[in-house]
Amino acid sequence: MSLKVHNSLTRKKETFVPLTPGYVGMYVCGPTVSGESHLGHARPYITFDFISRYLRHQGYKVRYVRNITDAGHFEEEGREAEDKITKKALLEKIEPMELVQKYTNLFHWAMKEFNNIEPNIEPTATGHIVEQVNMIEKIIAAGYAYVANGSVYFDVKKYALTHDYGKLSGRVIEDLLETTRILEGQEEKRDKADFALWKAAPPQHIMRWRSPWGEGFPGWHIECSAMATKYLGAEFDIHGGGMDLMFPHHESEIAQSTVCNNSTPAKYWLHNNMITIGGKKMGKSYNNQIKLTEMFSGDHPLLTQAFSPMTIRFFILQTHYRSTLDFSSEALVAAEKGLKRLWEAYEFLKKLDSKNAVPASTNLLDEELDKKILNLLNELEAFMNDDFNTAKVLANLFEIVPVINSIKDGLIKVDSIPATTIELMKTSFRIYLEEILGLKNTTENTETFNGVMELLIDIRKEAKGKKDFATSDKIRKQLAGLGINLKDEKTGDISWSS
RNA sequence: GGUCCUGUGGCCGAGUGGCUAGGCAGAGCUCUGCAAAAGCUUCUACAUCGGUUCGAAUCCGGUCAGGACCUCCA
Repeated sequence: MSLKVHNSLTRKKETFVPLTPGYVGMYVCGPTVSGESHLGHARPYITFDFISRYLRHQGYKVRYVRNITDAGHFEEEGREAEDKITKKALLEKIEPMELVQKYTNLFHWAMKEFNNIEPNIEPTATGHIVEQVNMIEKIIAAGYAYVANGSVYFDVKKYALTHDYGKLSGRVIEDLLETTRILEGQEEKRDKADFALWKAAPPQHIMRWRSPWGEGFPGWHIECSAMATKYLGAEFDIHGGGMDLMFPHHESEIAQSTVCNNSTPAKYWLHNNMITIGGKKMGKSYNNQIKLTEMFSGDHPLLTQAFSPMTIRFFILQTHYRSTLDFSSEALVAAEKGLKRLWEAYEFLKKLDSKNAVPASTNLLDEELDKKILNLLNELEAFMNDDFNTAKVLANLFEIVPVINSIKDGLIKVDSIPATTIELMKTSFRIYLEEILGLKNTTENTETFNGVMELLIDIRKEAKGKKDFATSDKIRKQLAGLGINLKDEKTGDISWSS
């Protein structure tokens, strides 16, 4: 069974064949660290995290490159040469690099909270000015860029004569050239469709670098092309990012790299869809973002409570990555409850001892149930191979939850399922939930704490045995006040969760 | 205006020709000192109008509604 991915370039699902057998080079557009990440930003990084996890699980050696945009591109291209980062730094009265550091740290913290594995290389735009300048020089030499007043622009019209500018985003070049939209400061450009490779910095601009064309700063698209080329080569396997980056960002990347390297940079272009809120994209345009810090703290008018990073991760995993996902506090609450149920079943499954089960007595075996479980588990890989259908993976795992809970309650005897199947359940849950989907237990308790809990549970058990319900209820009630819930299991055991 | 996408039950969402998606919420039952869980059963679907087909949520066309991109955007 082979992996199929939806390639935005062809708008089709294609069998994934890496350029070099066994190796995958993947570039994902990272954040612009001029401000705090919001919920919408969580999606691509979680998406490409489980994609990289799955590729590794399939045995590929993955080099995952994700940049940090710390050079800042134009607030609105064509107007004043205004750098997002410089502007914000002035506002916060700090050094631009201080600002960049602050938000980079915050971003890294959030990624860790989401249990995202760090990329193998996380290059910064400011650290690759030389590479960008070199690339721009190559493009000028090839005749596809021109200099105007210390800025350099890519000549889209010329490129389009011999190349398909718009092949990724489905843009029609004639429409782009004929667009009627008028922006100020466009006089330098020969055509409205042209985009900046290098922008001359006005005197007050703080972030500036020397270049053959004078002091300035790089255009937005060139950094990704330069860094992807440097670390993954002229051609690599996967380029990822949000759908909103398809045009102009990725389209322009293709043009730049094609001119420089004589090849289309990435073989497969993968794009995640947006998180919406009330049906509208969460983002700057609607000013409807909810910051990740607000999500985690619950400190936002639209939130009825705080949501843990794992709840958000699970919420995102429940939807296919190419579908929009509509946010609401209600939907998050549902995700939180679902995850809790799934995870508690998994925790019990982990502890389940199948070794003592008698495997031989076939008359005890529930063959139908066994078959059902095996079938559900076997489908998991096919789902992931079908363009990473995490929603279906979770649905199947959920179907096994009642089986696990029934074993827990003694409604299904452990030995009615072959020990091999139990073991397979254990490994499958571990591999899919933890290794591939990247979910983890949110509360890590210390041994001391667990010991204290055990003691309390013992005391409560004794009290219950003596029908001293006053004591047993007191323990349960006070723990509940601390956010710890005790549950009397059917087997007589007492379990707890926080 | 151009290009493209979507419309599934109270909510979030899988699903592209015939088979219960799943989660959350609701109802009933069981278990239970109480509680919480859990198990079992169950109610609300496929925007709309036509067409193709033995058969359509799924394919085709019209209509309506929403959205994305075209400007920074994950």
